[in-house]
Amino acid sequence: MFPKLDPLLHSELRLAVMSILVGVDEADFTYLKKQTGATSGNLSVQIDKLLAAGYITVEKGFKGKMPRTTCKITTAGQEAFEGYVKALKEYIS
Amino acid sequence: MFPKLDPLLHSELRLAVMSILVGVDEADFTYLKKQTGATSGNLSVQIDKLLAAGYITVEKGFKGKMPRTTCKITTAGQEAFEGYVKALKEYIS
DNA sequence: TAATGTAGTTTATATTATAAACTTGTTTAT
DNA sequence: ATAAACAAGTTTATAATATAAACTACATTA
Repeated sequence: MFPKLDPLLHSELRLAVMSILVGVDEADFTYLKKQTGATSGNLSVQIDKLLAAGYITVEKGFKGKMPRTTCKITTAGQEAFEGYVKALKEYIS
Repeated sequence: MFPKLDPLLHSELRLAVMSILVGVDEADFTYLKKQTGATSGNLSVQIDKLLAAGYITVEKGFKGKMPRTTCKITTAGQEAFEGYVKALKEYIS
């Protein structure tokens, strides 16, 4: 009756990050931090988890002299997000 | 931008329980266990948390000689559930 | 009356989320 | 030049959570 909710997405911050990433081509660490209001540490950890799951890619470069981390959702990430939304609707509707 | 998700409801099992309870007048422990597929221990703990939050009431009685625990959603619980659904939609739509 | 089943609760453990502290380097003020 | 403040993160420690395993109390069946 109630489908399992992907624990990787059933997390406030990771869900917010994915929610942002599905809507844009890419987003950097600083942008994600501002939009989510998360602390750097928390964001860093959650990005790692999404990366490890293959839901996003992470590229490290420089913007001028400053380090810059850019995140992008993968196809697997998009599918997982859609699946999560679908599952969730069984609970809330 | 992203509203806070009530941590009491942002839990797979508690959400399933609340999801059931919003749709019915009342439900007993055994029914909730069957519908959610949860273990007794987990269900017992999560019911306690919903009770402590004032989201449900719990009545203990007997059905014949067997103990019977009946759960019912409260007004506060209904409101919290609605609020949670509303907040969640900011993330998934 | 011994074994099995029902309806839970309590407690222990494993996982998670989160913040605090730290690192590395840059920019600004003195 | 160098000290102070800032930027962009990472690592580590702690607190909270979810979950299952073990247990209790009683009922039913063999």
